[in-house]
Amino acid sequence: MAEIRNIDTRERILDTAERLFMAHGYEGTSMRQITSEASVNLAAVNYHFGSKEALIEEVFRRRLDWLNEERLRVLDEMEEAAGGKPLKPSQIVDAFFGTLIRMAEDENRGGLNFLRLLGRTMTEPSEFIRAFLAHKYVHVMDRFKEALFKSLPDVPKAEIVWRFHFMLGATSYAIAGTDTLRLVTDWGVEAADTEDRLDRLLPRLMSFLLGGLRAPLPQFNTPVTEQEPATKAA
Amino acid sequence: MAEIRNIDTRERILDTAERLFMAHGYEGTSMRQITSEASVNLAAVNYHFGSKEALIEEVFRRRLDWLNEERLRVLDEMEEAAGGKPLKPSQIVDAFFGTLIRMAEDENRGGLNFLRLLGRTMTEPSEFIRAFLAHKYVHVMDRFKEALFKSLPDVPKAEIVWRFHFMLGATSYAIAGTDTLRLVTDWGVEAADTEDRLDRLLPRLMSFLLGGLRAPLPQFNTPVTEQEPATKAA
DNA sequence: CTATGATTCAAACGAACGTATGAAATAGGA
DNA sequence: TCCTATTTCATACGTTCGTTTGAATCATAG
Repeated sequence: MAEIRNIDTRERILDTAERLFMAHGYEGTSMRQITSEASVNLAAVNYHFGSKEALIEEVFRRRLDWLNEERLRVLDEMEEAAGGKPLKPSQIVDAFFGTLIRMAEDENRGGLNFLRLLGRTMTEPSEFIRAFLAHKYVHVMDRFKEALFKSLPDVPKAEIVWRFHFMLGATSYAIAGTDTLRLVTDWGVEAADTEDRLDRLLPRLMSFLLGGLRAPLPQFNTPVTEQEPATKAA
Repeated sequence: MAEIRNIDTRERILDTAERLFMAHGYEGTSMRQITSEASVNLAAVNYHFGSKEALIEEVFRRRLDWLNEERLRVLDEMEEAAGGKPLKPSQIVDAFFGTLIRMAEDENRGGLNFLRLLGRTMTEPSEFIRAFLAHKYVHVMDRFKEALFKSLPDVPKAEIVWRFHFMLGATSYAIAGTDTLRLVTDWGVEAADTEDRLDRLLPRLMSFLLGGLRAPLPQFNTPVTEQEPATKAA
């Protein structure tokens, strides 16, 4: 039958591509690298996926479809348990970013490697990749935005959107940067931290994100149409 | 004399390369694009800079030398004014990130475009660029790390380093992502924000960063060697 | 076994890449 | 003016890129 395919080859290509795209970027990774390290023929990528662009789209789809469904599932579950009452910001942040970080602990779902690839791609300038991700998962962002609006009714929506954006940045950067982190520190303290870094990344990140999300609102010099008092949040 | 060079050509190449590297990334921008859009001969880059790698290094050096000297100057000035007393975290954060954002308002220093390029490069997987930046500006990071250590003596150094890292991420992302921001919002509210975005980005970012930096410390499940109470900070 | 469709393979395609070359053009001091 | 060093130019080099092709191999249903 036509729908039966050699799963081994497909999966081996996807795994290798995921690893190499993380290490050298999309443009910096050649088809010959991918197929050679995956021990498949050069033409295999075009046969199974059609093109290099379609390949990286499948690399993302394979992981992100599950992740975003899981995010929505967790959020739905929380909202049902709350019975109409707005959620706490910490719950929403955990449903979105906690689910992401916890995915990295599951090696079957790509592990830390895919997480880093995702983090890097969000700031990478390959237009079609970002366009693809944007179109495909806007509805997830919208659901979480709405949840945050309800959770923080006293905070202007524009501020919430900005802070969501800041949180995305801090998280992408945190997971993308093993090497970048070395730019900041030589890890004189706590050198053994490499071992259990994932264990501690989540609580560390959550503290930071919630601190930022619930910070006092900024005061602008230029007049604004609306302004509301600082929130104390949950 | 040998040191007299055609400044017009050099500068035009640097300006064009800066813009194109931002738009399409390092690997995604070709020498032919650069030289053609800069209206110079194809061989001009290799003549003036030696190679494509040396070109992007010069693109960064041209802006970052000034930025990091300015950062250190502002920090020195603050510390001198404080007369030995530790600085407030908000001062240090402003000296580092405020100086960066304010640079974007100066079109002569690269403006928003270079800021975005910088933000993207920090998570880009081109090894040699990150290595170049890491080696060249470690001393600046070290100075600011030390200032934060003194400013927050009750917070474990490892936590400060992590939060510095988170702050870098939020900032890089914020400045890199015009397009990425659209992934988060359709800007139903405050559509006219595109105009004065830089005006308001700094206070918004500063609030978020300080909120994250001064957040209560995370609690780990696994036992740790040291643990100190949450800081309230300045 | 044979036939058929799915998959793999070696080989090649044209295009685009970064770089190198040597001649032509330009500028400034003697 | 001529001379010399700097800069620009058209052109080409060798490599590598993503993709395509058609034959060989494999798996499986009849």
